[in-house]
Amino acid sequence: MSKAKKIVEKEASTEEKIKAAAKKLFTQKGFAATRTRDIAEEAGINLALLNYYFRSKEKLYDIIMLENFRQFIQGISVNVFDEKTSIEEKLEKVVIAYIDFLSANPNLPLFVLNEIKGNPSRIAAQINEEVSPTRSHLLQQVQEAAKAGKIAPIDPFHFIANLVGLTIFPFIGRPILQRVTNTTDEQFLAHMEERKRLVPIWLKAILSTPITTPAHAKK
Amino acid sequence: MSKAKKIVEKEASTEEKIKAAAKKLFTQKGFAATRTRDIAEEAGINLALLNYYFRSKEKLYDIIMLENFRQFIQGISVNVFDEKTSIEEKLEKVVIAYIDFLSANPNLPLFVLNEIKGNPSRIAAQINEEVSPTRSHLLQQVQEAAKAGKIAPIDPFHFIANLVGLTIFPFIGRPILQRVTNTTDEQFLAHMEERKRLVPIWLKAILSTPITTPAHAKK
DNA sequence: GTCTATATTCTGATAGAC
DNA sequence: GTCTATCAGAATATAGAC
Repeated sequence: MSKAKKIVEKEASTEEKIKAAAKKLFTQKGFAATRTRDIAEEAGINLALLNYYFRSKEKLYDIIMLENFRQFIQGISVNVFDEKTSIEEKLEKVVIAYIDFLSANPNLPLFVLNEIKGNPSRIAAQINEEVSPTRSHLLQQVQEAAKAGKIAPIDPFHFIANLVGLTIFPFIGRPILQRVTNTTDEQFLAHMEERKRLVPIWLKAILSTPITTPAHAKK
Repeated sequence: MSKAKKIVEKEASTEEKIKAAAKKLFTQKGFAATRTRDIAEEAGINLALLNYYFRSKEKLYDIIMLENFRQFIQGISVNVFDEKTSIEEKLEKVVIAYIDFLSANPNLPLFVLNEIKGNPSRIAAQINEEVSPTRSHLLQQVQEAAKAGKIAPIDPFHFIANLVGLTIFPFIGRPILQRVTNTTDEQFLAHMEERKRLVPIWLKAILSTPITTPAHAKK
């Protein structure tokens, strides 16, 4: 609108170029394995500029890390809680959203898992803040359906583990999966497209499978 | 037996101490983030000894890497193919073996996944060599059962993705899962024990869920 | 804001005494 | 075999010219 933004649209600013390069490399290889020189080269700028814009490698990493994390969280916690849709519809929506998001950002899950493993505390807040609302609503709905006898009762832990395991895991284990099943990149993505339809069906099958005596003692 | 082994039993040799320390740190933090000094300290020995026994950091890492990888492969491909057991029994066995193994080696999966992502070629051979036999037999059995109409036909890719996703993923995503579901370490392990029983049931439920028109075109 | 050149710190590896 | 001291190189960060 204002004069200040006149020409900004075409090419990215130096700062943005650095961030983009940093994001790519950090997300691919992690903090320790990435050299500032590589980031500078990838961004097509001089090494000194990196420290000019961001004070240090660490500061730059923190920015990328938080951005990645935020993106991941909201990517997989799409607004499935603001509508009064059924569990079935909701499952379908979530799975499709997950798979679409991960197809576009295949490196994010492993990055986040590594980071969260090395830095459990730093990220705690973010999770509780951004993921809890969604979770609680979907879980609550599942619990209620179980009480009403519509589905088999299931521990929230297992429900989430199943949902996430069936949806996200293929992307994390992609290199192994592709090799073991001898599939190309295109075939892999085609399989993921299939899973948009299949995973919700399977999850419903799981939910309607009666479990005998939940041996696990719950307080 | 011989005189040479007389006293070897009590305390680990220096070489073994270094390997143990290296294994711990490399497996936890990866190659780039681990310093040889840390390994030396963890092993309670001097830095120079590391280069005395193993020529370089890289050589040492390679040893640990291959050991980890081999352990992982054979840990998750336990002999499920040498017996004429049914699919049901086999599934139960595999899942139990996976979960027991991963409970004892919680860091291995993420390490292997990171390594395989950064180094796809180096590991290719190992996989084909050690994992294929098991895979092919179990898969073959599934395919045959599908042909005989006993279970719903399922793409091998999805079968493996489901098996591995439901079994291994909880260990990989453990930090997130525990936080999101607000569970302690003991509760987590209790859940994993439960899954030994539940996952096979769910997998069978999936296998007996008819799928309408496999949209994915198979050549 | 951007660059070249340089300072500083870190880390893997080795020399040499014991 | 084990240690101390040190080197050589890499990687981050900064000084200072333009």
